[in-house]
Amino acid sequence: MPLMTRGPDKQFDPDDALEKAMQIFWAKGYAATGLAELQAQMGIGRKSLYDTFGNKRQLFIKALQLYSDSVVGQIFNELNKKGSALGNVRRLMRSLEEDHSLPESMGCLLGVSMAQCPSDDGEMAGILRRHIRRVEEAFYKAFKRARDSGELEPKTNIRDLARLFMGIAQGLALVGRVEDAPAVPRSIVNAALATLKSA
Amino acid sequence: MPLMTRGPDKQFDPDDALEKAMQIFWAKGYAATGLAELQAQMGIGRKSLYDTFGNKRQLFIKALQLYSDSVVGQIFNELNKKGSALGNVRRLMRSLEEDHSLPESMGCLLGVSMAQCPSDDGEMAGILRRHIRRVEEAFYKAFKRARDSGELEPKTNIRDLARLFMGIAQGLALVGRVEDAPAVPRSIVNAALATLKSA
DNA sequence: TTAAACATAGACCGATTGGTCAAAGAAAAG
DNA sequence: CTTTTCTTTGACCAATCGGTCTATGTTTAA
Repeated sequence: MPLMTRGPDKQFDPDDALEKAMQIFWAKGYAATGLAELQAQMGIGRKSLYDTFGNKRQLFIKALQLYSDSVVGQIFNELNKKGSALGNVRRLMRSLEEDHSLPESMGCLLGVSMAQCPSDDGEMAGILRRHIRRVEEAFYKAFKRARDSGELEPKTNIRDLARLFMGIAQGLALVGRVEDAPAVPRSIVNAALATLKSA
Repeated sequence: MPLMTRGPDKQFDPDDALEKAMQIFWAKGYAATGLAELQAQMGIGRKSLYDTFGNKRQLFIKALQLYSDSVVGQIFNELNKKGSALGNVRRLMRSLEEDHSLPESMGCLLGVSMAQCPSDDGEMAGILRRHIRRVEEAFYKAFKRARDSGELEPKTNIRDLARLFMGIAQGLALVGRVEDAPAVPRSIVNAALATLKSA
């Protein structure tokens, strides 16, 4: 008969460690990030890392999901506020502009991962596609509400519009990673929002 | 007195080899590409690679410049054709849509490199920024011609518009790398072009 | 106290990394 | 021919890669 005992608790918080790992992957990308740096910044030993997260790739995937959930959550919150739906979109885009205007901006982790995803990794590609769809869907609902309330013309193709804004957000994040001056992100958002005025 | 003689010519074409290297960097990214794969696909020995291109990073930078020159050249050609400037923009965007709708689309080498550029590599960041500016400038000239010829309203902020289209092109390429269905690129370009109809 | 079940630190592994070097071969000038 | 200059091949290097494993706690239930 097996004895049922419990060993000691972990000396670190797995959520904190995952958050740290996410930061490193975000800044340097998957391939350029080594396990030595990961365990240093996460502050845990290698065995703990593998026992807790599996391996490097699984750790990365968990970081992707954490980031996606967090970002999509923020976008949904912003776009579901009461009042003008277009106002929410405008506020969200200005907020993205601000984020990606900072000199230390690293773009979007999901976006930079799209650029690095191996073509043969279906699971990873699936996570990236799911993120794209979730962002698109958040914009879609906002634009639908805007159209229903008369803020957009009835004939507006809001599916196309939602995908455009998702694409703009990704382009904005990508460009902001390399462009330190705030003028370019500012222009992009200016022109994107000008699109909505015509309705 | 030194004898002036010449040794044998190279047995490979440096331009062809650079083209091959560009393809690999494009598909896999800088960090994930190894020298073994590079010399295999380029079909040259390691010493030849280093004598001709310096090292991995310099080879990558030369690939970036080759790609940027090629892409910017194509964009300029398309946008400088006679006739309607907006028509040229429309044709270019549809062409980009088509490229990035292919399942095997790898996006834009400069775009994926923006996602991978180390934050401390100023030279590389400079090349990426220069590419951004060149694409922006191509759109700017096209939109300026459109505004001058009455295709766009006189009050249109064509600097903002040019930057938006540059950003959309980058977002489109990024999304197309991961999204295999043509619906999303199609929507993005549809909505982007719908922007121009209102003028 | 003892034993089972856990976590920790860090040595260790083969494989691969980017990069170098020496030896051999080929072309052209004398 | 020889000699000089260039190229090519492939062995070789230290360092690092991702990943495993052993040894040493440490905690808790019996």
